[in-house]
Amino acid sequence: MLKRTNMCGSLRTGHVGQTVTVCGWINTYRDQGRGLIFTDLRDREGLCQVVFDLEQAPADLVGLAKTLRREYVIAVTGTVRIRAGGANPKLATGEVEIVAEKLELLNASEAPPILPDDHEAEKINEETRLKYRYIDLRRPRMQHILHTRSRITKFARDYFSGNGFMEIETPLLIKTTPEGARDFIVPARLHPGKWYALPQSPQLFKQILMVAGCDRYLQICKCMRDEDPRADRQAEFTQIDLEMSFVEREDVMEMMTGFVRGLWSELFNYDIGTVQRMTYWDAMERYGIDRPDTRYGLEITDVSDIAANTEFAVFKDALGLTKAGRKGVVKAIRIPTPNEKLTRKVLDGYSEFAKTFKAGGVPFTKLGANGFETGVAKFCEPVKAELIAKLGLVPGDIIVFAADHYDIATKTLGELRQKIARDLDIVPAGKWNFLWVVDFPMFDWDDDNKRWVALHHPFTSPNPDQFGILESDPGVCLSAGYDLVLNGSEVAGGSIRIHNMKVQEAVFRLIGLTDDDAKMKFGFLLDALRLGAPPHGGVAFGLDRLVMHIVGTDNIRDVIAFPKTQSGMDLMTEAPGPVDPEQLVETHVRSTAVVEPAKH
RNA sequence: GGGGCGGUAGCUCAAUUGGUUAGAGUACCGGCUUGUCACGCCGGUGGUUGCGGGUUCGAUUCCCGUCCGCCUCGCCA
Repeated sequence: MLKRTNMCGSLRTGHVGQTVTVCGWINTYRDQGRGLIFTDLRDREGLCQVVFDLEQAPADLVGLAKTLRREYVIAVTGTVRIRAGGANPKLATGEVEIVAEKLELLNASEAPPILPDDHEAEKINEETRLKYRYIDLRRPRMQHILHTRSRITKFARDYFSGNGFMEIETPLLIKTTPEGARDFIVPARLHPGKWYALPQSPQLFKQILMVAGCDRYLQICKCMRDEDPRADRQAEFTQIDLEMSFVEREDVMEMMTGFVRGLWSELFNYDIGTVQRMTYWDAMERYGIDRPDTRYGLEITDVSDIAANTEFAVFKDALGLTKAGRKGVVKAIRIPTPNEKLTRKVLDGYSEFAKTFKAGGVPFTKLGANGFETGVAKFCEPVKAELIAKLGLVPGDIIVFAADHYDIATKTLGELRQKIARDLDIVPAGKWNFLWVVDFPMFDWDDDNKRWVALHHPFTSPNPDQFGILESDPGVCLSAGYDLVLNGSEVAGGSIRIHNMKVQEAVFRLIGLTDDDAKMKFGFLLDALRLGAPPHGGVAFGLDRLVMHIVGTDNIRDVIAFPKTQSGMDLMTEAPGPVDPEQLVETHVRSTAVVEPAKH
């Protein structure tokens, strides 16, 4: 086999005159007849034109070249020269070409069902691309994403290793844990009727590693949660998982800020500046979401007090609501000019959008030169002065309201705010707004089951100044959790953990785990906390989402080499599939699924 | 589990009110072509209209069911 000396995509004018051997796939094939053939050869670094010229090469070489087709795998030895026919500015290697002297066909290819072409790929069904993933991954764009992902994990290892973090693997076959997402489960052959679970995260193991004196831990690990996927969510995903001993909240945030600062510097030569802080409640009030996108305004204002003085039944009814101890609210977004894109039809459509979040609709109006003009103008007119003062309105502004239970009104405007920004096209490109969200509540009230649930996870510590109210006022108690938000997306989340058994037991009690339950399910953790657990805390970065931001895609499948579809299938391998009945017997499993008999 | 959109040639799409032999581009195959680079020119092959059922003289088209893909609500400590 001809031995490669250079990568196709790396050749430049500096290589002119050199004899090189390149290997790769035939990207395109242009036969000019009578012994002049051009091919663009592709490897992971790019394309380079190879020319087979009768005047320069023996006839048998040209003869073999005649048989080449798309996606054939070849090795070529030849001399690099300035292109005789003029440069192609579309290629990085466009100034040069290789004049082939030796050609080795390494492998032919059947006619490929799809071609690895970035322009084509945007038009081809994702379903087809996923089935032939190995062809799709040959595309320059996909190679760029895989390479970028690799650079990110390498940077993470370098940065954290340089800061004293040790890479430690934790088990994949673990015990099922209550709370949280649905577990994937694995039958235990050696223990009939018992099951392992796949980890939703290495959370407990990394805490125990701190108890074990490892001080600083890093792992780039797969996590599995058996829940329905979304555009930015897969059942199987990757975390950059971290934990540190003898630290407080500030120490962890500083370390993690340093990581993203270094990463953005490395990848983009971009200074992320000072990362702002915002409390959870501030985020909810002003942005209606715990991961605000601060790249644009359109902040939310509570106008309940003003709405109470209107005669609008929708407002009045909402203000009379109560749920989980919270009164209903009326909130508003002021949309300044230019807002002409928000036509009557678009604004009416927002009510349909709002209904997906269980809101009745989103009333709106517009301030003209002489008062409110459309929509719910007549109800707003009597409180015009107050609205103008509170929202800072000027003529031309559109105001959109949500009136409902606190959580519904908040979420509706939080989501609508992002939609409006997209509709107005005011989301700035090329801007990286990092934000730490802190002071989360410890618990959320589950009205259906009448109990507290941990907002983050039940190992999150209250903030040091909050221990006093943990049990007396759990709904108010704030945690030592923190989320790193980038452009409205949570890229990392973590907390200082509970390292005191008594506190941990109190939290378990509050979320309705009896002492016996806690012992059975988390006994090993409680034991560990009793046996010399240092103060510790950590973070997990969502690697997939981080890569999505960095390469600029809104599809998580783009950043995973072998992703699954929305129904959890791998279209290439056709997993999941049936197993041999013998495997079921061995693992003591009997399926209750009704399987269609095979057709014949 | 709910809502929305989609599935026709290898790929991307078209097909009038339900009506003749389901078309086009591209890919592929054959021929021609010496500076192309989305090469060009000529010719050709290629169809379980996702699958199953129903209505009808006749279904890509209408109805029912089902499978698959995408977006989304719920869910995702």
